[in-house]
Amino acid sequence: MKKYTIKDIAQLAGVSKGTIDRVIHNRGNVAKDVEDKVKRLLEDIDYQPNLIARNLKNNRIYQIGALLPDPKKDAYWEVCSDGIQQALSEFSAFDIRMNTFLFDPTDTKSFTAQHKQLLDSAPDIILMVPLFYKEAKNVLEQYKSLNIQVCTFNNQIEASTANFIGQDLYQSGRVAAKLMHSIIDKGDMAIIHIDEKYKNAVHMQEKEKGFKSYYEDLNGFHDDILKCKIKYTETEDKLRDFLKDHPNLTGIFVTNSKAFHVARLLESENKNHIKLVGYDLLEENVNFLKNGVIDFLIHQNPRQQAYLGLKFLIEYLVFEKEIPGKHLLPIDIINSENVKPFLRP
Amino acid sequence: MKKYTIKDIAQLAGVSKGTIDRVIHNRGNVAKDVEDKVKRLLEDIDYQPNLIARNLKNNRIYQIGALLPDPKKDAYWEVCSDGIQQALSEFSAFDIRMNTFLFDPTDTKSFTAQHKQLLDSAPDIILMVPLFYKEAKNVLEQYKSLNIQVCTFNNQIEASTANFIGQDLYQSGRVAAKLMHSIIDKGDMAIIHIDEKYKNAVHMQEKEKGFKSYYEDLNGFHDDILKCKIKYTETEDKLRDFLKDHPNLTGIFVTNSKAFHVARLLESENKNHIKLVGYDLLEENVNFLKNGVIDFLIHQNPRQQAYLGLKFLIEYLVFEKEIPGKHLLPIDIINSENVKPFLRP
DNA sequence: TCATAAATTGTGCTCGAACACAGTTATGCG
DNA sequence: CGCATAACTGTGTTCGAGCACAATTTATGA
Repeated sequence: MKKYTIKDIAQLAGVSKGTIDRVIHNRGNVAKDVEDKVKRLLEDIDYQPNLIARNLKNNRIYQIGALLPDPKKDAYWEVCSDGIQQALSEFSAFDIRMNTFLFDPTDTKSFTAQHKQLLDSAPDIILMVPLFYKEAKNVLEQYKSLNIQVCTFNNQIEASTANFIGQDLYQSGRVAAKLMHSIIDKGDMAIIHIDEKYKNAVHMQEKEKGFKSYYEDLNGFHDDILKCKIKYTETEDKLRDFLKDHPNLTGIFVTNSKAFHVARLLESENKNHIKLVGYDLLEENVNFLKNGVIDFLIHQNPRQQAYLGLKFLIEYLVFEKEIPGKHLLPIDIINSENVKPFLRP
Repeated sequence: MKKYTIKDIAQLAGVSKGTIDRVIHNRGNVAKDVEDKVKRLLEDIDYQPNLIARNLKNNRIYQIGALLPDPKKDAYWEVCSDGIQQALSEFSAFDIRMNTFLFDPTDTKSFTAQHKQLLDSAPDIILMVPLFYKEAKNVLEQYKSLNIQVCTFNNQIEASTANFIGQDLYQSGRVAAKLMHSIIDKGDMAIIHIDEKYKNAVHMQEKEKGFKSYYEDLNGFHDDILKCKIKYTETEDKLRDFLKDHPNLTGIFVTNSKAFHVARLLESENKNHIKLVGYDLLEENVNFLKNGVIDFLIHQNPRQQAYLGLKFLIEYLVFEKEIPGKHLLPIDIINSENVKPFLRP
């Protein structure tokens, strides 16, 4: 109940607070028997240091570096800054300085260049989106050897990579399939990968696997699950051809945020019977969601991802809390009626 | 950039820190011209007090009172304590003591009795679920006259009631309708109110209105939207009769957490063609969601409601942040594939 | 044995805000 | 003018942890 201070403990142990301090921080210069006694005492009363006092004394300026995709190049990343702002405002009692470095999500060179800039800013800790597998792996190793803690989000480089915030992509593929199946239960299904300028191959494959696994687990589905890979530059023509080739198509699952491309075509060709499920609340997607061309969107919540990542980092710096190795966000299902509160405030 | 301290300001103004302090806290005993000068200075440099130092000095024990429904009487409330624990752990640096008083959600007398106990515990601030309209209104007024800040969640007493966290119930009715409409587009719909032992009439009516409004906005829906009120004690018989009377029924919307009652009947009577949408992730509901009898559940997220309410209160106490007058949570759509991360950890 | 080094322990100041109290200047009034 | 009182201003301590340095005790060696 009562909160013990170092002074209390000093009195209980019959030594001075300096000695208690030395024991707590293992700074040596303490007689063996005294050290043991104090350590036992600390255990017994479950001593918790007053973090308020500690922070006042330390009175540090925490430098946080961020390596994020430029939202000007891909609107998906726009909301990240909201999440970052929220985390900063929650911890405004502490002196936390952010240095944000934006890289071009279509350009690995920009990534490494910005990374170098980030390193020069001497951050205590780093928040980043490891968009490019090879480059990010390098960068992460570099941080590790420099003993700088990193928190990543959105893209998981490897299953083992620590401190990751994101979604279970396989499961989100299953969610998409379940949604699709609940709104249409016959006809062929198509999984469409619209290539982004940057490779998100792992992302899309996981979603595809999840989607397929749902239908495989099902009994009594005997139509086809088709697959279609389209280059970003030739989207419209290829799509049109694909639709022509598969007249029995009733559902399309787009594995990234580009569902609006498909929606545009479905609308112009009046193929209202084809159901469409995609990802992410980009303005264009939301418009097609509202007018009914897109049926469901899965929300990956980059805002919350950035918010949580930064929050974990700050709590690590300020309160020495552990950063959870892997934090999976729930998979939000969005339709035209519940979309509003998920959009930017 | 630089953070100014009271000492800095004292130096800048050519007075002592005592005077700065008096100006900041309007404690008087300051010459008019000096006061003006210091106030202008504070404005100019946008002085923000160091909240860490303030809290260390004040060194207060904050007493928070909670007036919540007993989860033993209704499992819906079980997850609230998780949310409360999370908020407490986030603010473990401060000395925050919770006194929780549980009332029987079927008994208004228990509510007022626990409220009296709560008052005796001399709380600085209060978190509560104002389950009963009349009684809660009284209680809220009492707190107001005692100048104790309150944060309510789950039930909004009146549109004007300040400091409320919950969902837009009308909109959640619309979400249910949209879901229903996307999985079945012909046949009659039924809105079923299963009376709880405590009256949640306003809740259920709002959801009903929202549900209906969706179908009214629709063109080309010409089947019926039926309505059925059932007393908790006679659920099964009444339901069976209702189903017999309406053979054209294809969708049922249950306006509270009791969808499992309907699911049980649908399963035993093998009426798999009737779609079912309900509320809340009770274990029984989730089981029916997983085996496909319930198609969608809407998650009201009591855990997050309690978490946010407590967080707002603590930030008010500790950092003097304003409590947002009304905070609406997003309406989560749950199916069998995305349910897992929403359940208790 | 005693000077000196080494090991151990204690003291006191700091961080920034809050507040009590001491100290200083101004004002009023006989 | 003098003195009391009011009006105002400055100083010093506190909160708890952290750390530098002073003080003390113990060990070592000639």
